[in-house]
Amino acid sequence: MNATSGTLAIGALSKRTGCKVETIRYYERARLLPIPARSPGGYRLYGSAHLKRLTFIRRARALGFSIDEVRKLFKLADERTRPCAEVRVVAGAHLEDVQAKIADLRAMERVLRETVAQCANGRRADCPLIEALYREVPEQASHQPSAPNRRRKILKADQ
Amino acid sequence: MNATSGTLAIGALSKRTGCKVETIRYYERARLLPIPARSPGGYRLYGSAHLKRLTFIRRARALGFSIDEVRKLFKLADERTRPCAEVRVVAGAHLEDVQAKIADLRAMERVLRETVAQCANGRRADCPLIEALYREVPEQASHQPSAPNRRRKILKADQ
DNA sequence: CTTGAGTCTCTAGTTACTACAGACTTTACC
DNA sequence: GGTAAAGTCTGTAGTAACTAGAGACTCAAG
Repeated sequence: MNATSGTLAIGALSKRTGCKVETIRYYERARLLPIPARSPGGYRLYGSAHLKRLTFIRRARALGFSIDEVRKLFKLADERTRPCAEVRVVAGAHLEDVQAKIADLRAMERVLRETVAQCANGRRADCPLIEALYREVPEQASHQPSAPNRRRKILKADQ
Repeated sequence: MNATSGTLAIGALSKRTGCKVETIRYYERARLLPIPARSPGGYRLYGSAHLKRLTFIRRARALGFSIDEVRKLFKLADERTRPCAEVRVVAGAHLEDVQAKIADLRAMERVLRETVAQCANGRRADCPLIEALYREVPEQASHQPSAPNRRRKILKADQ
């Protein structure tokens, strides 16, 4: 639409960024994207600032930052005074999270692979995988979250 | 409570399995745990079958199986005819998912580590991490989900 | 018999979206 | 200019896997 000036309708912005229309509106509600101008008929009109900001969001999300972390990063990016150190803190914490998740997943992978392998050549009625699942839950508690860390909800039935 | 016979109140079952009381009730609503008997006053009373089943659930969840996959595994475990092969299919698909997640996370980790490292010794106002986030989103699309695979919601802002 | 811990149901919150329904706006074509 | 198709609007509700709270009730111990 509106080819004049740099304004984009939401669909065009969607195509440029690969971000779904509903998701863009969601980001607006979530206060990640600033409220755009509107056409006389009420359509959202985005400028290049929105494009840049949405690109940032997409990229950060692709790197696994949560919405809340993205908000933090924006704050740090917007106030242009010495962001580097503080950004490094946020990103460093996230990096540790990612590494912890990798470790967890690798442990899972190992158990799965071993059990599936035992399964593979078995032909009897008692499946080693099923048997394994019926065994006591390993405590595995001693795996201190690398920081006073609130996240990590995905992988663990922890606690 | 009720020390006679093998029955456990929900709190006792919770302690035995390390699964929160609310989660146990949630599993009942989700039809993962069979509906237990009740005391005259309406308290849930669990037997050893419930204990075993809940142990199974916890263990499978700890290995990253979804609730729905756990349901499938139960089905296969319950009908005791040649489960091994079919179980292997379910577990194998899950294993592939886990491996794909690991690959994604490792890619994230690499980018994060590199950028944070650049950050670390920087002292100027333009933070390399922030700059990196403002760059175009890499397409990275060509990463076919190893199966007609519906899951994989966590890591990607895919599509 | 009272007290306090345990349990009950029901509802709503979380995260990051996604998917409608039903109405309205814009654009494209004739 | 008129009409049809495509785009967009708001609002609500759904997803996964729990978690948290309110307010009422039960149970076991002293």
